[in-house]
Amino acid sequence: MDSLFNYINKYASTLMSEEDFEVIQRHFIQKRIRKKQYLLAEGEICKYFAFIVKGAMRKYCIDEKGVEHTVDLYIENWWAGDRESFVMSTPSAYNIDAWEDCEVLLISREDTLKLCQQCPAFNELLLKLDERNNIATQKRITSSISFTAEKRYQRFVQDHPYFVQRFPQHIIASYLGITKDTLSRVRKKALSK
Amino acid sequence: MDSLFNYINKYASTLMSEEDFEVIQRHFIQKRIRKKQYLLAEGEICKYFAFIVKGAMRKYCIDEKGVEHTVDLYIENWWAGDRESFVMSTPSAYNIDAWEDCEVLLISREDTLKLCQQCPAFNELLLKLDERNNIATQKRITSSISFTAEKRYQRFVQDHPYFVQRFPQHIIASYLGITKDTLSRVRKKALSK
DNA sequence: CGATTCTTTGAAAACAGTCAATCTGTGTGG
DNA sequence: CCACACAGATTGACTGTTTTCAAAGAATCG
Repeated sequence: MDSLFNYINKYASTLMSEEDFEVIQRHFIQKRIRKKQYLLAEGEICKYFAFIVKGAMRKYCIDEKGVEHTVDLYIENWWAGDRESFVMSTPSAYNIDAWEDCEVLLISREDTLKLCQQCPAFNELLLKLDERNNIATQKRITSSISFTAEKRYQRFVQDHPYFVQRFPQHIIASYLGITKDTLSRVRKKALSK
Repeated sequence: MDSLFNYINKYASTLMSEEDFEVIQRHFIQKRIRKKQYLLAEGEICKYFAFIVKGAMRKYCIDEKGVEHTVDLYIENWWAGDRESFVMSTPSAYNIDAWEDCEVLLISREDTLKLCQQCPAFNELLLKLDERNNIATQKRITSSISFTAEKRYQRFVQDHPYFVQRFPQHIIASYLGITKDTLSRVRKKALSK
């Protein structure tokens, strides 16, 4: 739980009371998810959002040809889940599985709403989180419509070195919207410069 | 102002009091922006977010070759602005200009935060807004990494027919991350089916 | 009508995807 | 310690898609 509290204190402007800590703690469920196991499978409803205490996960969808497309990557101190399914209680189009053994803290939609009411610091946290998320996805969209594969990879390495260390190239290629073969060639070209 | 209040009532779960209306109203600035004029120019800090009462705007950036990349399109009942610049007070990488004559309601960052404190309905509105935004951008990313130009355009027409009516093809092409030439050919191919 | 903006088209070039084979490193069990 | 399987990375030859550039056709507006 500690890492969640550190995280909240980092993002909220006012420090939380002991009481707040207690309330928040009660609404989260601790869980371990082993490598290759699922937090969410396509077709399921995303009942919980997961705060990642330890480990790495990825979100992906599968197209009609059976090809996986990595939509998001997550490591410690990030939130994993499908917002659409979580909020609207609709079947998810995504899979989220553990790339490394994970420790996560789960919270349900109802508890999220309750905590927002009861605890201003938590409400503030969610606002900031969405803010950050919006900023990040905006950048990713800009990158994907503006740049070639080569530049997208350059930027990715710059902006997310921690992902480069922890996920294999074919996953990163998929995240960037290119094939593993193309990424391999892009890297080779970059080396020779 | 009416359209803003309708909008808020639509998204907030609790109806607002007369008092709330007053408070909110005081924090917005009415403005007209004529076609081709800027709400935000690259390098400026985004001082205001704009709720669009009437008209259409677009957000774009310009790459080193001078090519414009349309990052977002906005029409009535949407919010236009650069979140990153707005929140962090950093120079924006984007331009936002009016594609049609616009009437907008502007609000500053400070007033946004104030209103969140003072008025729960407004706070709730922002949460839902970000939620919606996150869901929409997630879909756009999935689309851009998973689909070919042709499918992206199909989906776009399906999901955003109102944009197709109000923006020319070369803007939509840019939004989809393809050239106007390619979009023209994609459309031709689709017709012949 | 003239000016501007938008769209279409053709041909060549650049770019990215596909598929299959090979190479690399890692870890497991005999 | 070796043999093997397994997951990942690289490469070549080929195919297909998208861009580029320039030119020509609509459409719109004052």
